Amino acid sequence: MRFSSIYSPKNVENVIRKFWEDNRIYEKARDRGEKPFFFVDGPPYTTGRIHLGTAWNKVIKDTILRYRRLCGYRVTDKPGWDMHGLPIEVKVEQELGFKTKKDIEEFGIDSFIQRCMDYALKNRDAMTDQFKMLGVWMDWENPYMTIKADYINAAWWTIKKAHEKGLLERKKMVVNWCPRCETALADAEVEYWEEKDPSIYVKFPVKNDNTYIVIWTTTPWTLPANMAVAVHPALEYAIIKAMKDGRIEYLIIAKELAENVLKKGGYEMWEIIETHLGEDLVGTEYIHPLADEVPLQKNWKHSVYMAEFVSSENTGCVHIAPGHGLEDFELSLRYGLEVFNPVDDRGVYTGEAGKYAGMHVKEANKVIIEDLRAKGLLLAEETIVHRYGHCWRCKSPIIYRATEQWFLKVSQLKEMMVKEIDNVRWVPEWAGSSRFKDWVSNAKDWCISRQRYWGIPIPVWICEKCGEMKVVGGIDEVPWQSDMDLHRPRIDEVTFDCKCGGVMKRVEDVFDVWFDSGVASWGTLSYPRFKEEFERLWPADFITEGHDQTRGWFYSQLGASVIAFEKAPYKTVLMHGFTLDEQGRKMSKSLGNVVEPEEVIEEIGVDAFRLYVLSSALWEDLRFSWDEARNYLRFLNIYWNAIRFAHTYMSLDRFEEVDPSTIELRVEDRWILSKLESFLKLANDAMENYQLHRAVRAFVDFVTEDFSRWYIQLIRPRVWEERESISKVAAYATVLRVVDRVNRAISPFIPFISEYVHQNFTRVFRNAAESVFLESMPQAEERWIDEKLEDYMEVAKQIFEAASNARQKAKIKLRWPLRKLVVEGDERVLEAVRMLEDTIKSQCNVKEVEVVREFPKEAVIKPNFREIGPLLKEKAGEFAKYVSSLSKDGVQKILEQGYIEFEGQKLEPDKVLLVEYTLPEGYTFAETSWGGIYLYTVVDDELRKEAFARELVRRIQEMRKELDLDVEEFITATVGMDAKLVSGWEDYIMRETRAEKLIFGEPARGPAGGYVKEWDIEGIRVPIGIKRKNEA
RNA sequence: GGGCCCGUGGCUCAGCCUGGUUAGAGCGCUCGCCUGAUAAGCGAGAGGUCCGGGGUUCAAACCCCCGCGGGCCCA
Repeated sequence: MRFSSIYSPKNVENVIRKFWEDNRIYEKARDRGEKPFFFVDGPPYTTGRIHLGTAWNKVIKDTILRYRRLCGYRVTDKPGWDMHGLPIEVKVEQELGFKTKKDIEEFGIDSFIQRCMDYALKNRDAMTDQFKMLGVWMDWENPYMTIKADYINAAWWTIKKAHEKGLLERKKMVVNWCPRCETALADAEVEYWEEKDPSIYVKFPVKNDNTYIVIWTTTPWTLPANMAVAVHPALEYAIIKAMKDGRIEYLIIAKELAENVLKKGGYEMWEIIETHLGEDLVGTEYIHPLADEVPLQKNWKHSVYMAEFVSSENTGCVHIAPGHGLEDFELSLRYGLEVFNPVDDRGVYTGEAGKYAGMHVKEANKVIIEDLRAKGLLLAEETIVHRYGHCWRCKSPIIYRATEQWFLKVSQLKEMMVKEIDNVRWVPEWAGSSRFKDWVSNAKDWCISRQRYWGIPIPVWICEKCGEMKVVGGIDEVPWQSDMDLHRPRIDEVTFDCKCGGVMKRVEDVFDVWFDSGVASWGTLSYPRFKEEFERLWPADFITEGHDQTRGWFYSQLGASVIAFEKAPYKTVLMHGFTLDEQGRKMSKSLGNVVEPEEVIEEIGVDAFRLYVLSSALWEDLRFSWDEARNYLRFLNIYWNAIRFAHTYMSLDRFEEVDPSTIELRVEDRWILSKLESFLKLANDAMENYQLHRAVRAFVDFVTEDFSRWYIQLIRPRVWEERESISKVAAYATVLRVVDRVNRAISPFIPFISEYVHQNFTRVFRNAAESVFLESMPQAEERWIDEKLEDYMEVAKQIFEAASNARQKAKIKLRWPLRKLVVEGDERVLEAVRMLEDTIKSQCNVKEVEVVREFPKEAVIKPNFREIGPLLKEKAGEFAKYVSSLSKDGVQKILEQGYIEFEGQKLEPDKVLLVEYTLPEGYTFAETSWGGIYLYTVVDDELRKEAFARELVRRIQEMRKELDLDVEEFITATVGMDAKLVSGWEDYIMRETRAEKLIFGEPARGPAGGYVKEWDIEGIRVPIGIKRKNEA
């Protein structure tokens, strides 16, 4: 197909895909560089489908990697897959119709794991195909996978490091807990959204008194585990005498909040008896409100403690359940409170919860509220809509539970982590210095244990007898043959003998998947099983992910790496945005606004898609717009057509490469070659700074503004010249250099069409590399850059635009030649016109161009009645008369001196006069940024003949096209028009239309007459007939 | 409540770091033009409180401060 009249992305993609495969181009490009560039792929989770954001992510990566390769780097391009964890477990559970962990155990962990594995691998394959479709060149045959033995080895080695450094700890802690998945969740695995919950005010009876402490909670189910009440030491609390339904009660509430609470409680009247600071309330004992329902509560003493975290909200008295809240838990450590947690893994009360045993906590809310009401302890009940956490996978509301978990003591590493952030180059800069630093500074210890199945087993064995702990730091310390041997339940069977004679068994937990990907920068190199690559490459030169990874992969990697190596695992991080819909909303199934990558590619092709997603600042969210995306297809069509134009003539003339620096170039050639190098300079600079959108925009501007709209228009007449004209060869040599270099520079962005151009254009005319990706990135050659010329051409373009404007006003087509164009401007404009006179004349279609400092215009002034009326009152009429009596010289003088004298007063011309300029007869004016142009628009007889000749040529050309004649084919033309209208232009017409004969007279109709068509030229009926030469 | 980002014609976005002609582009609209790149292409016109207010400066879309609105994250 070479360069078909319409650019078809699909055809191009198919041809090029096949070319790459047949010739193993990827492998050749991969294996050729010298300088190492260590890129680490943020492993996508194997969900089975990529979405727009994943596509964007990989396109960014691919573009950067292709660029680096063209710059001579040897790129590490192993893609990664994140394959463990809850998301897959949940999917498999759904497929099998499982509800709880018990179902899994009954089904058999072994079979369950096998299913997860199959599922992950199947998804990986599907996603690989999708990435390949996007033209992403990575080593798809050899990805790193978190399920492989070498990778698991890296994780185990890392945890051993943590253990050796005293950073691994097992402790009881309140964690996010998913009652459906029956496991702990990391903070990063919790999703928040608005939820409706009860909001209740509860009275806790003070011991031996008729006073109550009023607390507030949105989780009534945590009340059975209440152990204390916290108050702020410096907050003022009131003891209030309040009456309701004729009964008197005494209530303790923060003073400034009391009124609001009492109103909610429906109290009729109240008064403050006394006030105390919070610290004075410490030690006040109270009776647990559900002591009857939860008998165990009778064993403990409940009282008031102080805590800084208490704020002046709700009642100012905070219900403390150390088993169900983090701050509560920390308070319990400080004061030695019992950590009571009567809720099991499924979120169901245990026997310790007395009356509530066997009830799910969420259901228990209602029961507990009723019990409190019955006991007269419910002061008020409302509902509240607030943000509540949910399991990232199964979407169940999470609960907080105190459980035994494994932690990495990130809190001890924070300082080093924050310091390391400064050693990394962040794009944009604030991604690191602000956003990430903020997150890391607030980091808590990292809970890395999960009570699940499909994950890297935590390599800790504990002696059942003496409690001795062994952390295994390498997979060779356990028996294994296949990757699967290292998963549960196989690994659970491995035991060690303890010094004490007991048996050491593995703790049953698996790792948080975020820990899996945290070790990616060495896991991908199979370190420490294999050391050479790691020692040569680590840390990563470059990674890029979306801004959600601030708390995800950027963090998990930094944490793991600081543990293992006390150093950041990456040198440069590019943070990109999210894909949103056109209104800036998240894409989601429920909103029905999801755009699939496939449908985009189906409509506009891979290259246009890539160019689009790389066209705006990467770190900002991308509002996907179909119109915008389609624009890039239109743009590529221009690129295609520009090259197609050049290709047509260059191949007709069998052009072969000539070095433009060795031949005589025209001024426009030197100009476009200068613009070319300026573009390369900008593009390379943008790429080095990861400002991909700047490169895209510069490319689009260069191709449309400079190359297609201007340069190609300028050289058209040159390529139509016959035979080996010097100027034609110069144009070809220039075009080849431009296309070759610009195409190589942009190839990382639009690999398919670039390769196509390379194969079907560049390689046709010069001895180029087998693939554009086996070429090198063109570096700007400054010697070609001529800033003055670029500036002058800008002036010429502006003159052309202004002339077009003037023609439009005068209603004269560009095809009609005009006598004269006068340009009004300064030295710069004069220089520009001097240098580019021929260009301006031909483009503006004028016979002569002249530059003047000031074009002679005549000023005509009229009195401004609106102003002079109020100013001069009854003299206004006289003034008007005076104004109209002024001579031309008089007017000129007034404007030059800047005032007009009337009856002894000096008046401002700007104010009292309306000034208009009249142009000499026949001129039309158009403005420019630096002045303007004056176009002489009178068409004389000579011009008219030329114009008619051109009108004729254009119509005959169109007829040739309609007949689909070969460009070089000769014809006979018969024109039914008075020959005098074009006398003197016959040769021109014949040459331009390749007519061997030009006959004036009515063309014969019927088969013998050839193709006949009737035209209207300026109101004159003109029938034209053309015949092929060999038909004549 | 805190952190970060964003706010520029009807729409999608450049420009802001590094202040300096009349704030640009594409889409859409209106009117034209050109044409052997032609199922494309080009020009002109209409359309802007550059979120608001204050400050710095000879000069602010751009730098600083305070608000408002939106998003993300945290509490």
